[in-house]
Amino acid sequence: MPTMFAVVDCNNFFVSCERAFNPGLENKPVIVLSNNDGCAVSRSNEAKALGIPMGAPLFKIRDLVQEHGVRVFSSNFELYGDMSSRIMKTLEEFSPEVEYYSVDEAFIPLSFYSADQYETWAEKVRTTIMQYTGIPVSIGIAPTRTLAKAANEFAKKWEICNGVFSFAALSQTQINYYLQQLPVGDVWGIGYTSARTLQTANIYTAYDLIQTSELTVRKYLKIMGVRTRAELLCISCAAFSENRAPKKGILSSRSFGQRVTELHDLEEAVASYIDTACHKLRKQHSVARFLTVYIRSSYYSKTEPYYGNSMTMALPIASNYTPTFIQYGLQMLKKIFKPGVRYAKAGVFLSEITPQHTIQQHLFLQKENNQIGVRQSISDAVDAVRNRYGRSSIGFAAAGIHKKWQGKNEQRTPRYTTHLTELLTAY
DNA sequence: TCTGGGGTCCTAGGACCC
DNA sequence: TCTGGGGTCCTAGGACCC
Repeated sequence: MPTMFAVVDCNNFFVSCERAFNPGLENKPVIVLSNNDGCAVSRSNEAKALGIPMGAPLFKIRDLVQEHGVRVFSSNFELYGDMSSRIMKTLEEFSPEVEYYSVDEAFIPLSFYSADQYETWAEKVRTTIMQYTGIPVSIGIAPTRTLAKAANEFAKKWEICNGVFSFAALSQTQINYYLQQLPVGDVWGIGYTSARTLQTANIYTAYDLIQTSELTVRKYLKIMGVRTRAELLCISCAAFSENRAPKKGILSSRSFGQRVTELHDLEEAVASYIDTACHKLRKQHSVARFLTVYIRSSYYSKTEPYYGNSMTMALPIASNYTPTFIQYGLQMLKKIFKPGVRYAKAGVFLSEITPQHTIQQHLFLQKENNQIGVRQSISDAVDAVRNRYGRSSIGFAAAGIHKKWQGKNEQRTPRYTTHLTELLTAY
């Protein structure tokens, strides 16, 4: 049984990845944009200090960007993903057990003998990750994951902490002192809506929350709030879902670079997203039985009426064979397509996902049953070619070639670590 | 004109059953 | 046609996370 949890969190992760390959960006305001160059999703401390909020649309912060010479990058997820796996591998050198929580964050259960060992350990983790990858991380340590996340907030906020903050040696009374300084909305698991609700009940800080009775908390926040409260009281109850467990639903969707009006272009996009989703499905050795397709116009337009629609279909036999999904997907698309709409986004969702080896054959579709083996071979071949020669080396005709609907990605840096032709050059 | 993508978990309410 | 409690299962939608 672990007595403590550490949470290791990369600082301003996407920005730090860009900085790792371009030291000229140090001490400068830098932001990384979301897909389609839409919003700021990662900000350097200097950019935060300028008042650029998380998720701010680029067009709304243009003036700030120009005035202060903020460096702006498109997202380079291939680079970030690769840096992430390097960091996770480094963590594995420090612990047999690593819970991968997100691309830039992991929990590690710990049980050392004395409280001061935790901070020494964390210090070593920090310097090693910096040495191996160039990415700065913050580490919070506490008896529960929720408190570890809180400790991490302090590690980031207070420079004197040097990136590490631990509740390990503190009593609940001492911990409470810190919880008084943590706004309730900054507690892990309490978002904007819940924080607003709690404020109407005069609950403003994490400390206020634990001073409130369990029954009252249950009234406002239901079971999740009760668990969060317990975690703040050092009672561990957030069971961690299994590491790298297979996904229960797989979503692939993108906003278009420009509005799309033609059915043909939507068909290409949907086929292309299905391709992506099925590839993920095969990668985790699963099959799916349900396919959802959706299309929509812009949420934000003041001049056009909103149109969005979706449709879901059950396949006769669960599958992971791309052409089958494309066939059904395009059928559904035709039914929900409405002419005259300027579409901003489309997406597909695979659900009722089960392990590949449990495919339930269809009682009456003997022909379908017989094809399962053949399709598997075709899929294997396609995936093998892509693994070797890259994603775009081979594709489905239905997904198109020119893809004029594709999103903007104008300021992307090279994929330094995953493409031989894009290696960093030193002069 | 320009506003991301990909997940998880929980709840309320409806359909259905006896 | 009305009366009633008690249960399961499914789905849509909301809240949250990064």
